[in-house]
Amino acid sequence: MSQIRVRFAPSPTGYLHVGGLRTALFNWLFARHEKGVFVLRIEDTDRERSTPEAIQAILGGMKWVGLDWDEGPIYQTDRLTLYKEHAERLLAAGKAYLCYCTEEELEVRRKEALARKELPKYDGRCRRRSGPAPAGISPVTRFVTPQAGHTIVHDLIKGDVLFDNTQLDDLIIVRSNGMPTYNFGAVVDDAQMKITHVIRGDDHLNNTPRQILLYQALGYEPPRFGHLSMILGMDKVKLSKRQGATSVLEYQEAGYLPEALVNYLVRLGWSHGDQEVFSLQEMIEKFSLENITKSPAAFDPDKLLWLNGHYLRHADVKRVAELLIPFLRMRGMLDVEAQPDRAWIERLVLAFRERAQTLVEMADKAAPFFQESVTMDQEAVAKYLVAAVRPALIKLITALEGMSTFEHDAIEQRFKTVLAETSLSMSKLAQPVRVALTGGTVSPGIFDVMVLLGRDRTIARLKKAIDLIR
RNA sequence: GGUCCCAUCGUCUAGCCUGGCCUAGGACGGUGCCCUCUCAAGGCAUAAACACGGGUUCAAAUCCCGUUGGGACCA
Repeated sequence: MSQIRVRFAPSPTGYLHVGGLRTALFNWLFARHEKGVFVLRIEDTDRERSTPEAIQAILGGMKWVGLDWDEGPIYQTDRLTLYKEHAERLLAAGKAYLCYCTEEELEVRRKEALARKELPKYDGRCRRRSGPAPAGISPVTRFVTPQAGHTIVHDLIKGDVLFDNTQLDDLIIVRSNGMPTYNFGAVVDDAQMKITHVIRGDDHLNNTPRQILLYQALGYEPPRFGHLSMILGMDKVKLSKRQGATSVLEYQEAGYLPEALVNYLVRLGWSHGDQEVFSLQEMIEKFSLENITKSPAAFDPDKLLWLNGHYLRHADVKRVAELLIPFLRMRGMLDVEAQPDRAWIERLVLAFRERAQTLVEMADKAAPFFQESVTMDQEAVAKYLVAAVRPALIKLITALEGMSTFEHDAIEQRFKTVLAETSLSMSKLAQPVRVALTGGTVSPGIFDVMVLLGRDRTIARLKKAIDLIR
């Protein structure tokens, strides 16, 4: 077989959502696996609802996760003459006709048909029309759909699906404003672009017999089709805004790593045995259409979170530090102007990456390390900053004051000496110190906390804590 | 309403095509234990599913039919 060509063809009428991204991902993986070509086409013929912002969101979202395209973006609005030529070809061949029926007329007839318990499809009136065209009406163009036989879709995922042609009516291919309809534009473009495999959401499965008929009328060989089941929300209905972010770039803002989102999405409807974690390379190697599931999948934010935590822990520390910086700046924790101390931020990442599932969570948890003085959790103060630990805290301060370098192991040594001298257990002293240094009872290892804070801030906070002991 | 798609733990899924290896496997989440300076991370263990009803067969999660439920498209 000749080279595989696939495309992702979103309408820029809203942000790129996770369902769309998964479709793009599967197309991309298939293309890369087969050493084929991945085309990006923007279906922007709905001029009222298409926006430049949405186009940017689509391109930005795909770039963020690393789905690069080989051709495009190709905009349908740049190709209007192409659709016009094809429509005229069908018109000239008697395979399409102009229809002057108005919306109102169609609505009336639809209701009548329903009342007679018939299919409310277009009755084909203008197909038989003769005589001069009615004045003052800009017509739509309709495709002459066969009214007998059936059309079979050999779907790569769903298997053979049979449609009765009598169910189909003469669909509109060009609107009265001259714009091609979805079905027509997609067919003309896929044929022109020599797309070999159309992999898309199964919301288009019902459109497919019409499209096949159009390919045939136009004299083109139809591509192979594969229809992906939808992604649902946890409540099993269509994924919506209520169930958390649905826009791809919102995940970036929420502190997710692109590889986590992609890894999560690839497992929604596809599997490779028991494997859960895949690098992009592994996905490309192992991807195949046969392993795509037919049933719809619910989007589980918890599993995504777990994967994100996994990638946060395993990603290169330098990279995570770079990614974290904007989040720190956004919170005013880092001066926007100043050059951050990267070595220090990397230490911070090392201390927190096992304790955070997103960059946002990491930034929030790191807050005590950016403040001059911490806000104390009063309950923790009452419980841990008690008279009994006062002598130990004083000893600790003295011990730390004598240090010229301030590193983990050396601090630990001095800390243990204090424990020995005061016969306190590790936890008896560590918790009060933790409260003194961070304001709360939860933090990274206590010596890491001290290193991050530095000697002076550590001592200052310990002194302040002693003043709080009553 | 019509057409089409789908149906394994709460969720993602393996197994289904090519029946027996399935007392149904893995992962997220849950629970318990271990580790431990707190919290995590990590390790170990555990509860949890073949929608239902008929067939076919020596044998069905796996094949066939129906029912029910969910979804999509069209209106």
